[in-house]
Amino acid sequence: MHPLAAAASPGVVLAHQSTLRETNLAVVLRCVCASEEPVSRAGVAAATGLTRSTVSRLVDELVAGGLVEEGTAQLAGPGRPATPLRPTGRICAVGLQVNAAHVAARLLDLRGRVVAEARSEPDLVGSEPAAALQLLGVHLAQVLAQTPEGGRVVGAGLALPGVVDGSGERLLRAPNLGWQDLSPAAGLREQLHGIPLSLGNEANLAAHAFAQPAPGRQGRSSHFVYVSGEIGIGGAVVTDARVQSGLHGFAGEIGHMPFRPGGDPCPCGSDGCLERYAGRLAMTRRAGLPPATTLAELGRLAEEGHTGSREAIDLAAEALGVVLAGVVNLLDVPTIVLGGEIGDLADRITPTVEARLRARVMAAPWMPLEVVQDTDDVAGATGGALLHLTRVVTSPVAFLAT
Amino acid sequence: MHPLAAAASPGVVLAHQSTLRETNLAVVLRCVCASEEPVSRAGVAAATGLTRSTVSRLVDELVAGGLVEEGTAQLAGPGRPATPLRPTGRICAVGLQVNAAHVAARLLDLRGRVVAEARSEPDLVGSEPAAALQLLGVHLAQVLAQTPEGGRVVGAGLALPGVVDGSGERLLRAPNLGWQDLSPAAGLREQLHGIPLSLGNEANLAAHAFAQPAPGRQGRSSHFVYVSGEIGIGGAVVTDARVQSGLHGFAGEIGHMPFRPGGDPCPCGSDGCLERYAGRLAMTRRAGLPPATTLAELGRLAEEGHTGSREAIDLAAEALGVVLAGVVNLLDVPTIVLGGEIGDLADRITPTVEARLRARVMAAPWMPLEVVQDTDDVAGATGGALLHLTRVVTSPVAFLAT
DNA sequence: GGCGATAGTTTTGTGGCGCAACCAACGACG
DNA sequence: CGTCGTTGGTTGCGCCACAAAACTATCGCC
Repeated sequence: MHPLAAAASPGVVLAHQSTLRETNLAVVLRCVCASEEPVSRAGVAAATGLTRSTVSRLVDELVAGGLVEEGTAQLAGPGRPATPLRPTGRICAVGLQVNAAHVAARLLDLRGRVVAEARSEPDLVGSEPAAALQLLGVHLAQVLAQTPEGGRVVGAGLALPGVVDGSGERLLRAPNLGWQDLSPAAGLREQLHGIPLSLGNEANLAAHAFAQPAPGRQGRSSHFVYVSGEIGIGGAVVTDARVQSGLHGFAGEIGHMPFRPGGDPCPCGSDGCLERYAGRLAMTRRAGLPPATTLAELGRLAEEGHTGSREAIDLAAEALGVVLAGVVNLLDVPTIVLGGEIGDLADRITPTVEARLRARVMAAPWMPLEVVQDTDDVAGATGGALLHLTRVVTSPVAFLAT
Repeated sequence: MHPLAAAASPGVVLAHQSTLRETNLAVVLRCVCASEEPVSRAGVAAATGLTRSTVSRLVDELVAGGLVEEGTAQLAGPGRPATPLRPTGRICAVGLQVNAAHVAARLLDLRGRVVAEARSEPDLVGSEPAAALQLLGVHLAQVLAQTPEGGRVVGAGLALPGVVDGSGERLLRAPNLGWQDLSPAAGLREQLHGIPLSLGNEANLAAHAFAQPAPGRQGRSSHFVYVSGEIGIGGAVVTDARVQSGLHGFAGEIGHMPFRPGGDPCPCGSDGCLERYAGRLAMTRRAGLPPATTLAELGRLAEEGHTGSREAIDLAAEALGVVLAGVVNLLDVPTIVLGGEIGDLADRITPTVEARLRARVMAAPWMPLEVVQDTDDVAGATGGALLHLTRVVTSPVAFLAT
C-alpha cells in the first residue's frame, strides 16, 4: 500500500460509478427486506427518494440475480395494480450454536423465516469438543437437507460461549465448556460442503439478532446492552444498531466486570466479578442447590418461599442492577435486554434492576430506562445466520447469480 | 416521511452522481489533510486509487473553493517537480472550554495548528454562569481578532464538564460548577458574530482530539478509554476512532461507574462511584488536605513521604484499575488515556492501573494493554475546534467558497 | 364508457469518472 | 551541452448510472 494510503485509510472509500450502483442496489434491497408486507417498485421509489425508472432497473437486476421475487397476486387499490416484491426464500444461511446446554442448527432465509431447525440438549460442561462437534454436524446436515428447491446457502455462523479471535476462525477459550484453542471448521468440513463458516461470541450474535430481527430490518432498539445469562454471564453492547466488538473482537465480557472487587474469587483470575453473583453456578451454590439446577427451577423454588433461592436471586438482581447502571452511565444505552436462561427469572429480577438503574444512572431524569426480555432460547444461532444474511443485504452485488 | 423510509432508514444513504463527487472530494481533502508533509496531485492519486485526471479535477475544485492551497516551492526529485498541496490556513474553528479551573479559547486552522490562544485560571466551583461566560466571551473575542487575513471561522465548540443534551445546545447539569439548565450561546451571541456554537462534554471532546489530533489525521489509537480527571472524573469511549456518545449524547460518565457499591455516598444519588475514590476532591479529603490542593501538589507530597497522600493516590489507582479493567472486558478497548489534571499523577498511578488491567482483563493474554497520558491541558477546547474542522473534511462541499 | 389515478417503461439528457494520449519540466548520462 | 528517461499534470473522449419527462397499462369510480 502507498504510504499515504494508511494515513488516509478511514476515508479511502472512494466512489466510482459502480460503487454508486452497488450502493443503490443495497438501498433498494434493504427497503424490500425491511418491509413486512410486499412492496411495489413505486413504493420503493417513494421510500428511498430514487426515481421510479432507476428503481425499476435496480429491481430488475435484483430479480435477475435471484435475490428478489415478483409475486403473482397484485396489490389492489386505485390506479394500476402493483406487482409485489419480496426477498426470495431461496437465499438462506445457517445459524449454529453450542453452549453448555444446547446444540442447535437453524436455517433462515432472506425473509428472516426459520426454514428448518434441529437441536438437542446435552450436558456439555467440561466436555470433549469432538463429540459435541459431531452432534452439531448431524444437526447441520439435517437442516441443510431441508434447503428449499434451488436454494443457495450463503454462509454459516456458529455461536460459542467464549472468546473468539478477530478473524472469526478460532475459539480461544470457552471456560464453561472447558474448551480452548479450537478451529471447529475442520470438524464440520464434510457437512459444510464449502459453505463459509464464521464463529462469534454467543452474546454478540444474540445481540445482533435482537438489533436486527430479520435481514435489513431494524429491531425495536438501536442502543442496548444484551445480557446473556447461562452458567456464566456474557454480554454485548449495541450502539447505532451495531454490535461493538472491540479492537480484537473480544468485547462483551460483562460477566467479568467488577461488582464487589476483593470479593468472591473468579476462575478468570480476578475477584468479585458480576458472574460470581448473577451467573447460574453462583446462584445455585448460594441457594444451596445442586449445580445442575436450572434458573427456571430456582425461580419456582423462590416462588414457593425457599429462602436461599430468594436471597440468591435478589443478590443477582442487585449485582446486575449495579453493574448495568455503570454501563448505562458510561455508554448511554438505555435499554437492557435479558437473554438466555436468565430470561426465566426476568419477572423477579426486572423490578430490582430497574430500581437500581433509576437510582444510579446520572442522566436518568432525562431518559426512559427499560428492561426487556429476549425469548429466543437459541438467539445465538439466529444471530449467526442473520450475520451472513445481513451481508447479502449490505452488499448484494457479491451475491447476484450470474 | 414515507412510512417505509423509517424502516429502511439506516440504509437510505442513496447515491446520486453528486454524492459520488462529494465522496471523492472528501477522500481527496482527507488525504491532503492526513499527510504531515505537503503532497502532490499524483501522490494523492497513488494513495487513493483515483486516477490523476480525476484527482486534478477535484483538487482544482478544492483550490477554487478555498480549502486547499498550492504551494510555490516545488517538490524536488527525478522527473517533473510536483506542486505541493496543503490544507489552507484560512479555514479555522474555535475551541472553547470552561471547567472548574480553566477558561480557555483556541483558534485552530485546517492544518491542525493552534493559531491563537487566550486563557485564564479562575476558580469556578459553585460560580455564577454569567460571570464565567463573560470571561469566556473576552477570550473568544481575543482569539477571533487573530483570525488570519481572509480567514473563515466555520464553527465553535465549547467543552463543558457536565451533561449536555443531544442537540449540543443546552447544558443540562454541571455538578462541579454548580450550573444547570443553561444555553451559553445566548450569552456569547455578541462575540460569535453568527458563528455556529455547539456544546459538548469535556471528556468526549478531549477524546475526539486524541483520536484525531488534526483534521482528517488519525491518532495513534482508534480504540481507547479516555479518563478526564479533574474535581470529578469524566470519560469517553472511542471505538473505530469515533467517540461513543450514546442514544442521547449522555455517554461518558465513567466517574459514576461503581467501584465499591454501598460505599461512600455520592452527590449523584448513588454510592461507591469511582469519582468518590479517584476524583480530586475525594483524594484531597482522604489525604487530609484542603480541597483546593492540586493533584500535582498531592503527588509532590506523596513523593516527600506524606502517608495520607500516598494512600489516597494508591486507592485512586486501585479504583481506576478495577473500573477500567471492567470497561476493557466489556468493550475491548485496550488503551487507557489519562487526561486532565490526573495526568499529573500518571507516573504514580500507571503501574497500579496496568497491573490491575493485566490481572483482571479476561483477554489480557491475547492483547497488549497500555496506559498513556494526554498532555494537552485544554484538550476539550482543542476537541471542540477539531469537531468543526472535521466536518469540513468529511463534507467539503458544504464549505466550498462560491 | 369516460376520466382520473397510480404503476411501470422508454427515451433523452447530464454529471462524473476512467482511459489514453499529450505536454511540461526536471535529472542523468554520454 | 544536448538527448533521453522519468515523473507531474492536463485534455479530450467514451462509458456508466441516474434524473426527468413523456408514454403505456390498468385499475376504481362516476
